[in-house]
Amino acid sequence: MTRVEMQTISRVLADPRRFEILEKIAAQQCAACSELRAKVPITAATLSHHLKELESCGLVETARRGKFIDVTFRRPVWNAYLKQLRSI
Amino acid sequence: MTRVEMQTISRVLADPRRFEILEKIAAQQCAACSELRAKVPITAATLSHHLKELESCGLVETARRGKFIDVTFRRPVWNAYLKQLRSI
DNA sequence: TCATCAATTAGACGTCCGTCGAACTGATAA
DNA sequence: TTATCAGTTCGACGGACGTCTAATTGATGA
Repeated sequence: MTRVEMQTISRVLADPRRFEILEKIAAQQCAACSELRAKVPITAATLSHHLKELESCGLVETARRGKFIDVTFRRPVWNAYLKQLRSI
Repeated sequence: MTRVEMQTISRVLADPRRFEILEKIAAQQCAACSELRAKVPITAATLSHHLKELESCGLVETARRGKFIDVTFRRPVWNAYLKQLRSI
């Protein structure tokens, strides 16, 4: 994992609400946006923005299922991030 | 470690330059501000600001030695932070 | 005592970014 | 086909924050 990727992930994690969203995604194997919206009090637009950030740094991946979007946690990326942090 | 402490550390780590400063502090047991300034191209004022942030979230501690300030990495706090992250 | 040096503080500036409402896309179902 | 619903995109707003210069504090040494 490159330095820039590390920086990007750190930046993405910095927002408390986004971190909370990531926790909820990681907690279950798969989550639809609508489920997430039921758990976190934000607008659809804002959730969409956060998911995009989480996706662009590689922490989650999304797949369309009809009208819905399934979001899954990419644990290998997470582990790689933690490994780097541990080396400090 | 409370949720708020986690959030604070995450926010503090989000800035690339601040993260770099933390790395340099952790690399040696003890660092004076002047040493850090030689390694990172920033103003004294900015460095002072970053050190304050790092200190307020518990990641480093500072001690005065005459004109100088010694900064040390608080590894237990770092480990506690990593432990929490690992539990996601 | 006075000059110098390390570090802090105050204040200002510009940029980044989280947030929202509104308009839009695309898919389902009647 | 048309209405509805999930999610996205756009544009705007406001607050948070990294950075700097200039002034200040506090300690050293000549």
